[in-house]
Amino acid sequence: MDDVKINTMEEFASASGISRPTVSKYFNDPTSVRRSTRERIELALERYDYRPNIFAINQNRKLTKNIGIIVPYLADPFFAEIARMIERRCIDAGYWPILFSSHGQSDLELNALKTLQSLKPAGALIAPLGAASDLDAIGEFADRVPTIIFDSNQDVGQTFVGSNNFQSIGLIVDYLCRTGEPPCFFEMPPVNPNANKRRRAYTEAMERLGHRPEIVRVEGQGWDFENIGFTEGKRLISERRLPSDTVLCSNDRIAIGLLAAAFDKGLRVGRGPGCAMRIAGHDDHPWSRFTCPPLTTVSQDYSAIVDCSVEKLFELFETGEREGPREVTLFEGRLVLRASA
Amino acid sequence: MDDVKINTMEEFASASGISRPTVSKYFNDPTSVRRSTRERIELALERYDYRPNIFAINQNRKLTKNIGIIVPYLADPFFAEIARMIERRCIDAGYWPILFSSHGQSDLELNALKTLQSLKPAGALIAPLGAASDLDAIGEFADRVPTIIFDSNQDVGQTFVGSNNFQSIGLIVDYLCRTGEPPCFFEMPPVNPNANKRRRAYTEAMERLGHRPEIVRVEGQGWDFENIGFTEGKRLISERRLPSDTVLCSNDRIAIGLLAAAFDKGLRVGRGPGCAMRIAGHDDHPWSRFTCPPLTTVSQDYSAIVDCSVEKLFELFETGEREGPREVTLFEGRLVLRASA
DNA sequence: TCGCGTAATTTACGCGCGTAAATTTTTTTA
DNA sequence: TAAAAAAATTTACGCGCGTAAATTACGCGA
Repeated sequence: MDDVKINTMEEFASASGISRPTVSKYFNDPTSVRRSTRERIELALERYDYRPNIFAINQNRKLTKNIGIIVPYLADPFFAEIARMIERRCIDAGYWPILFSSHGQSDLELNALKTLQSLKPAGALIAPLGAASDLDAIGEFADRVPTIIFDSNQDVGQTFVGSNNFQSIGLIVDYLCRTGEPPCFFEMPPVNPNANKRRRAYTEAMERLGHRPEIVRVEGQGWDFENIGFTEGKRLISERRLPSDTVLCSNDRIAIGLLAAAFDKGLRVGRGPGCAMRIAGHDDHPWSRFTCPPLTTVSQDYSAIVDCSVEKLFELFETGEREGPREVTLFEGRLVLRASA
Repeated sequence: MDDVKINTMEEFASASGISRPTVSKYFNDPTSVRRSTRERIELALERYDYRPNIFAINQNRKLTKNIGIIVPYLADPFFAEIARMIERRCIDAGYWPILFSSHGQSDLELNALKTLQSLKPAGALIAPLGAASDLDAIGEFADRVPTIIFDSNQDVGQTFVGSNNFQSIGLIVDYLCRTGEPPCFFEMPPVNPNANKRRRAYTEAMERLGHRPEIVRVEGQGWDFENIGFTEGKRLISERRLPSDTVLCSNDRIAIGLLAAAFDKGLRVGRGPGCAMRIAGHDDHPWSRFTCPPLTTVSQDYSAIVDCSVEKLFELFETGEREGPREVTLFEGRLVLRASA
């Protein structure tokens, strides 16, 4: 690699013996120039390690290669994992992912939205906070920028990709009823539509099977789920207010807190003899394999959700379609049997 | 808010009755204009919701307000939490944090470095991958951009902020020896200097106390620590190859895997009677409170590390100093006693 | 060899803003 | 109230690249 510092495309063009507009074409799409030209440019690229100035590029393009990703809570491994997979897909497709986390706060979500907008993104993938979201703001954003909403099905945007809570909750309620005492339902704070959907799915499934639904409402709010499962769980166990010894938690993080609470209270969890209660979750979080006992749960199909979201976004780019009814794609959960229930 | 769409600073300036250069000054530093002027601008800002074009701004500034943050593995709650705190600090100080995760892969780290460089950042906070890092690349980067290295003390950059592994490991080795059988040491894969430092710190502490150090080496590599702790743990327990019933793990994520392995093998973990083994970790990960039993560990001082890193970076901005010896700041750990050991 | 279509070049303009210099206006100080 | 200082304005240029239009060079088949 030469020591000569190449700073502008002008310099790089003359160093490689190609005109600047052609070099510019190359960077926009390497296949758009003749093969011999491409090779000459790539040869020069190895020698000089030049990179076009991102700001100058994006200033002049009406549309950038930026793709915004907004997740509600990055400290949640579920979203960390999803974000990681989406980033990979975008990079591989030649786009530039930019990750924002709302950290559970609506002002940060709004801020991410505005910042993103000024980045003139080609598209965005947004998992809304949910109840705390400014839906109008997200809606306006989605009107201007091709946007896929995922995970939390707020009624905004033209495309949603997520899980079929009714199917997945039905699956695990069936299983729990079939193998022991019908479960009660340990709610998560109503931060998003998934919370409500799962509760209703539970109720329907129980009634379908001829059991009385029992819902345990919860005091805490926010995204600190393990802590809510833990503190509320301890209280409920102490006061013997759990309506059933089988508890289906609205998500795995609640379940992890509840497992800790049961341990704290000396209750053995599992489905064998000598176990005082069964605990099940929902999501198949990355940690669920490593709880004690390992958590029985329903998996969300991470890669299907990611693949589909990204593909739908790319479709939006090509068709440019913004009309028609709202499109909703739901993936089914899969029962993950482990030792906790 | 008016419906008139303001797209350029020129338009905004004439709409607010101020000249464009003055408006530009305002956006660079609101306190640099007369108060009455500031108020007029802010009034107009409310009416028109104008935001300067980021790309145009950054193209012309020799230095931007961007601050790059590179962490090795965002799915690790430790780094997710650190990143969250750093982002907050930067935003509050009027900077624009941009988060990259290397996802455990050196090519991604290199890519983040290059991308970041083309963003002309004012500074960067980097937690290197460690052994897999391209140290020359990080070094060259740090020569050009004010850079703080944190968490993983590679010998690059002029400033490092992290934990004092010798103090913290010493602390917990002391405790474990004082209260029961001296611990063996369950290594993490040698992904970074912390791995080696902690091993050596363990050896020193044991020898100081007159015990024979016993190190359990591990097959796995990469950042999938829970899984390594789990699979290796199961194997070691089955083959009765653990040199001691007290195990100090190189970090909490390993310990979480080992806890699961012990559970799987029917061993009760804790310090009470009837317990077959004690397990301790290091870091006080966000989940460690919720394991069964809750994990005894040494905390890293998250907020001290974050505060110090960000402050040192801002100092670098002001002094512009790049000379002198490498500066290393280490924070001490604190013993966190829970039930597992 | 000619003629054609494709690819590359030349030329030129504009994006939205930072910023410098010179000038004018406003505020502060004496 | 005048002079000095501070702030705002006017004017003008440049950042590095996208991109359009017109022109020229190239590759290929018959």
